[in-house]
Amino acid sequence: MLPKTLVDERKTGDICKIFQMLSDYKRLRIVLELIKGELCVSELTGICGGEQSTVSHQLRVLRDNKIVSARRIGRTVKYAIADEHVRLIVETAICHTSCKVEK
Amino acid sequence: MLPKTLVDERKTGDICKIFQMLSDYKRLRIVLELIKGELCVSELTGICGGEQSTVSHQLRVLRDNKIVSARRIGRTVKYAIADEHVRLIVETAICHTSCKVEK
DNA sequence: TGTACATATGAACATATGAGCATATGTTTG
DNA sequence: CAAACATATGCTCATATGTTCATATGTACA
Repeated sequence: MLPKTLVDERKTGDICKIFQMLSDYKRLRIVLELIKGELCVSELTGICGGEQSTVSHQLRVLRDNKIVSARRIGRTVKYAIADEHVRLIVETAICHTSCKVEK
Repeated sequence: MLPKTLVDERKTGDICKIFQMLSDYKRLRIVLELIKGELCVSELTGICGGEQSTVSHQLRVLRDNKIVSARRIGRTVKYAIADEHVRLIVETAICHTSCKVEK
């Protein structure tokens, strides 16, 4: 349960930033795929669709915000989830919306 | 743990929408306050700052997306969290970012 | 070293988003 | 019913965001 005290401003900002990272559909798709396992740019592009540059741009945003990490292997770059909080938040979101009933 | 199967498109969209709702700082502040308990517009304005109309606009967005519910009591309108998934997601986010160490 | 492949980046553009002002609507009370 | 109060809404503006195209960078290998 949440404490009655105010969540401090800095922390609210941090959390907000995480939500912001997950608030774009394509970016969320990328994160969802990476939660399943490490993938390179071309694989992600194949799965998520769109231009390679678009995926790359999104990955940059995710990297800048420490959501994912990148490691080069030869000419490919493997991306992976870097922030375990994010993983947990996304998993929580997924596991707790499945019970929504279709009308 | 997340299943290896793809999360379906509709669900991804739903989750994305929730993250989108939480991705704005002021809106997140409002949600955080409402998680603590029901509040009316003027109370929220007092706590979160900014114009009354701005808060009202954000509440409208949250209402439209079923994140919060509103009930009129006389001339005031009390807002409350309507989506328990959202409550859980936010609480998860808060509880799991507290351990971040300051540099 | 030159060519092909994988990824990243810069720039331009279109669109989405949030803020605030002015004002409308709804509600109570004298 | 008029005035005061609480909230909602329409509109406009400034800014943020995401996409694409063109191209640069980095890497492997003949």
